[in-house]
Amino acid sequence: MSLRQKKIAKKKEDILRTAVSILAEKGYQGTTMEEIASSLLMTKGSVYYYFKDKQDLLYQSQLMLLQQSLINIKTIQQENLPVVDRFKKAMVAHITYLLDEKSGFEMMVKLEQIFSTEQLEEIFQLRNDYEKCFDQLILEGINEEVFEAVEITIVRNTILGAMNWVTQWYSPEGKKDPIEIAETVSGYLTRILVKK
Amino acid sequence: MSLRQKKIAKKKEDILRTAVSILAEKGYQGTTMEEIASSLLMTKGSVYYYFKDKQDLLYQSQLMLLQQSLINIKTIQQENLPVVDRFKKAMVAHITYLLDEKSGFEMMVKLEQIFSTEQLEEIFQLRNDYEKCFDQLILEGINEEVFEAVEITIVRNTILGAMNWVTQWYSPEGKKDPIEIAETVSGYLTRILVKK
DNA sequence: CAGAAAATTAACTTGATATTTAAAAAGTGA
DNA sequence: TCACTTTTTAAATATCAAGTTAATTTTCTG
Repeated sequence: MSLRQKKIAKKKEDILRTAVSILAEKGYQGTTMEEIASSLLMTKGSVYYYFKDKQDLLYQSQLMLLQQSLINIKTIQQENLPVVDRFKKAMVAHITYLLDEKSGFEMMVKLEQIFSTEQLEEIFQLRNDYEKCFDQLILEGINEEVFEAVEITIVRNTILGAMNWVTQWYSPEGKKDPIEIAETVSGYLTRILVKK
Repeated sequence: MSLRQKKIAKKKEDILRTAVSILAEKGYQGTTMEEIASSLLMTKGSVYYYFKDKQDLLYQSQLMLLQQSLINIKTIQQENLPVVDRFKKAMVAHITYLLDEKSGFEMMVKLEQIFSTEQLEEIFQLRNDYEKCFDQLILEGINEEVFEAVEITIVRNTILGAMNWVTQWYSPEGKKDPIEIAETVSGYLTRILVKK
């Protein structure tokens, strides 16, 4: 990859990062291209030079987030650790990633209203892969009889929900930093699963 | 209250109910006054006859939701039941209310961007009261030594998050109806608290 | 350095939607 | 029925933001 291509890639990623955090904060409709551009000290036109339109920007930022978190969890899953530890690690990674990226994975607008069918498929596929990783960990735990025999889908959704909601209440002014929050919350959530 | 006033109140409530469900689905910016009006078989102008502007509509619908759920939880809190049961009941009420009203309490736009300082105060006050009810139940449980001695605020936020997120994954086509979902989820969440 | 390619910009177009308004319709009490 | 009030409506206005464009500036390359 040439220097120029690297530069373009970097710029695109810069834009995506900023877009992610503004979109997560204000939602799709609430975010203006102007806003994204100006917080990068660019003009709107420049952003359009790199991305086809606003929808494209959102789509690509979703992909970026999902792909990275999928990598995160897959890496953890392969580590040689007891299942409880891997599960906890996955939760901590999830929460810290959310807080770092200031991202709502779902930005609380039904994605169905924004994306095309093909785009939705791609996103749901990734999301599904991600959820499957959690399910896999839970299943392992149940098989090893360290976890209670729960309804996997519901427990997974419950746990993901609790984690995703952290962005709503976490405050940088609070006592705990993101990692401490992540560890505390994961600790409590583990209690849903481990045998008494 | 005269008949006329009752009629007005009823109409306002109709509008609020519809607004709540559309706003919850599409978010503040994604919802048009046209849309709200036409799903009530009214014209936009009529809605403006009852509400000052869109922001006012959102504000009042938030108040309505919060006030009702505050009533719900306070009623439960006063029942003569063991604390675990009251806690579970409060969770079931929370989830079923969310699913019934199809409402995101937070519609994932920072309310700070929409409301005036005074309005925010009112809303945060109500939200705070609501959270305090949960905290109270948790505290009771800890004092009675049926609950583990947890960090109340974090556990409460975690549990509220898990519950609020249900609107993201609940599907009417799924196996369970709202009440079953609410009971199952509450059951799992209780495990965070009860002593092993 | 000169010219080409890439990147940026400001100014515009366009469409959508919140809000206003003035007139029509419906309702009400004498 | 008639005068009056309340409610509804359709049309007008105003604003704001997405997306476009053509011109300009910057960067690259030989």
